[in-house]
Amino acid sequence: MRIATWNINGVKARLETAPAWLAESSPDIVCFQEIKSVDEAFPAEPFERLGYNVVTHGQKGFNGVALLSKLPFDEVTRGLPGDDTDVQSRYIEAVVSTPQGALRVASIYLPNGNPIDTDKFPYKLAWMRRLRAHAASLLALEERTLLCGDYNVIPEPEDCFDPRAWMGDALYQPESRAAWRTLLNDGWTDCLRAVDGRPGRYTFWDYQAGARQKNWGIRIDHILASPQAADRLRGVAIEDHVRDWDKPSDHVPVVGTFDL
DNA sequence: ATGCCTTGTCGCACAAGA
Repeated sequence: MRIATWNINGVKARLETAPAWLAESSPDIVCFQEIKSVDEAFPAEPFERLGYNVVTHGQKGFNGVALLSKLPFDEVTRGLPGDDTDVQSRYIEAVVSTPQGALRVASIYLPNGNPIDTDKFPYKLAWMRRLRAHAASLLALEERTLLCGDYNVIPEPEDCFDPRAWMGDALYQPESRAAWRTLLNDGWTDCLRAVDGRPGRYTFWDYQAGARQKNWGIRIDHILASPQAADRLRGVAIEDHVRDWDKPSDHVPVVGTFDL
C-alpha cells in the first residue's frame, strides 16, 4: 500500500500536473493540501477517471484539503476537532478497509504562522495544540493511522538549506519545532526520518529567486505514523522530479510504502 | 531590508503563501 501527501497549491491550476503524476505513480491513497476550492467546485472527474474516490473539505480562495483513495471510504470526518469557531478548512480524516484491516488517514494543512508578530503565529501554535490533542485520541485507538500533510514546520537544521535564512520565520521558530517534537514524543513516527538519515531531503522549493536551481529547499511535508502503522513502514520516496515539470506546485509529493 | 513567483479574487491591484 502506497500513501502520498502533496500540497498542490490550487487544484484548478494543477489540472494537468496532478493527474499526470497520479497516472505515473499510482498511489493507493492521496492527501492533497491547498486545494483552494469550495467542495462544489472541486474538479473530481479527472481523478475519478484514474480510479480514485474523492472527498474534500474546501473553502473559498485559500486552504482546503482532500483525500483520494482507490479503496472506498468507510467514514469521513471534516475539520479538526477542538474549536467550533475555526472556519479555516485544514483537516480531513477518513477510514478505509484494507485486506489487513482498517487504515485511518488524515490530510493536514497546518497554518503557516507568518508573520510571527501577528495573530497568525499564535493561531498556528493553538492549532498545533489542537492537533496534538486529537492525535492523542487517535493513538488511544491503537489503530493503523497516518497523519499526512504540509505541517509548515522545519523540524531540524538539516531539513533546510540554510538555517540562518529561516531564523525569524514561523516554520523554524523554537515554539513551532517544540510543538512538533511534543507531537512526535507522544508516539508518532516521522516516516522519512525513520528510513533516511541524510540531510537535505527537501519537499518544498520557493518559486522565487531560483530556489529550485540553487536547491534552497526545506522539508515541511511529513507522514506521521501511529505505532501500528510504523511497524509496517517499508520506505518513503520524495518525488522531487515533479518540481521540474511544467506548471509545478512549489511542494512535491511524498510517498510512503507500507506492508498493509 | 525587501522582493524575487504563483494563485485566487465579483481583479483592473492585492492578499497569502513559505
